Amino acid sequence: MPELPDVEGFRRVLAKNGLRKAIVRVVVRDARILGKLSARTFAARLQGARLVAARRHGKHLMAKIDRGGWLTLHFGLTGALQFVPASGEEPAFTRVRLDFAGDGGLAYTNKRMIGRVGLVEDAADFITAEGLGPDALDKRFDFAAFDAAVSRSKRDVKAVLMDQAIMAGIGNIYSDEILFQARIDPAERIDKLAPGQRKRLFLKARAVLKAASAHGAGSERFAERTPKGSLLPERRKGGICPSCRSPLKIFKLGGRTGYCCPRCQGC
DNA sequence: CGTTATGTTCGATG
DNA sequence: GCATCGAACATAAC
Repeated sequence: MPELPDVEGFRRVLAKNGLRKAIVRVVVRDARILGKLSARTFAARLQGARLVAARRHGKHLMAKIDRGGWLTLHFGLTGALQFVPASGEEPAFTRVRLDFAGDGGLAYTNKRMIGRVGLVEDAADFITAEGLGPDALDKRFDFAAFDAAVSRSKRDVKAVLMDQAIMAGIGNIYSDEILFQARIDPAERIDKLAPGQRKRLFLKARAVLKAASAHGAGSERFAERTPKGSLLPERRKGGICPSCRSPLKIFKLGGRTGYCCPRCQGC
């Protein structure tokens, strides 16, 4: 599920339900999600502490700990964060849970174990260490900066969009939507695009991510009530172009399966 | 049983 | 050095 709009939804969950409450219990159901970090160290750092700020960068979510440092959450392919009321049942595939004083808790779930929960001292250092470029919705990252970063690359546009070092937050699903909205062939080399096309690509990336984030839900939820003309609901076997009704083409690029409209995108 | 999956990384290869 | 490709990670769902 989790690309930028999904993680933005999780950030809201955290901001709404997880801030300024004392953490009375830290449950680690599967320590593998912590990587090398031990469950004991992790729990000790959070037990009795409070989360005081929630920040998202690309597909990463970070929560500032009042005693210092940050809790980091990465969702991989199947991760999610949800609030669990005090009386509520723990969701399936919960790997880590933080319980708050008298008021439920937050459950980090992850069906497949691809994803990470961790602790870092500094948020900016973490972003650097992860090799992340600017967040795709960061207003300071404008077209000029994007163009400078990509115009000399020879890679295909889809790979560039998904490159977290150039711009953080876009994955396989949203790259398809963005390329469809921009009417660009995913396999086209980015340096072969006319400057106007690159600009359109950048603006559509912004627009698609912004609209999806505003729905406050993940790409799955988004797919149920996407704006008219979205590729997303048709992104399946047998799907047709929402614009010209042509059967969508299914292709492979860099090991990922993508969808595009041969007629509208010339793919 | 085989196939596929929203992310990332690593090694081999061109 | 750069880019591409496949495999790996771990697991459920179709």
